[in-house]
Amino acid sequence: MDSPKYKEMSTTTIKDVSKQFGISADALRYYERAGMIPPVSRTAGGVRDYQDEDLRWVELALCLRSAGLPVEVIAEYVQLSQSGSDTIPNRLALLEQQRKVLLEQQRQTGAALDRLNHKITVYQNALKTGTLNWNKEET
Amino acid sequence: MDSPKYKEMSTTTIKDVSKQFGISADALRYYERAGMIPPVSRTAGGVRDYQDEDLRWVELALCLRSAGLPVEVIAEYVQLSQSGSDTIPNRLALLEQQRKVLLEQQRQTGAALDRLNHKITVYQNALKTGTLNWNKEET
DNA sequence: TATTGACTTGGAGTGGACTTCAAGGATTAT
DNA sequence: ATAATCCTTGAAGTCCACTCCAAGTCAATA
Repeated sequence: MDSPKYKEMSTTTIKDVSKQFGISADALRYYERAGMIPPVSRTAGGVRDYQDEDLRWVELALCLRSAGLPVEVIAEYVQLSQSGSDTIPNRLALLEQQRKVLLEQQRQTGAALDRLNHKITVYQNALKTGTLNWNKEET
Repeated sequence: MDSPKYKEMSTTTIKDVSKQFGISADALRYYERAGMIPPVSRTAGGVRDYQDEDLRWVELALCLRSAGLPVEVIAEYVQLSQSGSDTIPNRLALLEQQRKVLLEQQRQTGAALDRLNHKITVYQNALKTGTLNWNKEET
């Protein structure tokens, strides 16, 4: 009774994938509907049965989403990828554009981290010495 | 007639600050309402008149927001900062927690950048040679 | 004094990314 | 055969961070 569901457990269900990536099944369906991944393979009964390629798309989508790229942009890349090699220049342009976005984001996060680190140092010092000494330009 | 508004232009209005930081006046009011910055100084008539310290708070809020820290978290930091030095350990804990968040975010953005860079290289090559050669594990 | 125009507030509306729901279909267990 | 699950879809709901709006106030100018 080791949970053989759906024939001989030959399928990789949405639940399996959900667990594997730590994302809800609802989110996976949403990703597919939104075009962030190409249509997933199905069984005869219409149940999703993720193949290796489907899983690779899911992984890519999650990687890009976790960096903050909008669903719409990822969907556009997927759409181009499904539309023949004519679209390679378009894909390249899209990827280069998004690289810029991520680099800028990286920069801003770095700036915020610098602020946090500075404050942390000051507060740690305050705790050690019992006195807060901001210089006049700080909040 | 060099636009002297409100007495001798002694005030720094929300409009001025809006321009200075490239953020809408509505957003600045929202930031204040949400507690992301402490209450801004006002004229006798109730009009906001941003002082240097107010501006420093705005700048901090923007820096942290642009890195993606939630409004709620920034508001909590501001609230603690307005509540006496008893809250220094709390502030420190909050800052260290958020540093972790930003470092993780930095990591994820880096991973996505690696993916983008790799794809960009492959596509550039495809354009040069006229052939796409993904290795078998790619999308 | 009246008009103009920027400011005020509270509240409603928007967009993005899910999340939850209702109704129904498929597969395995009894 | 029927119940118990798990799956399906489309649509509605939620949360966040603004953004916009209506009605009213304030300050400088005609």
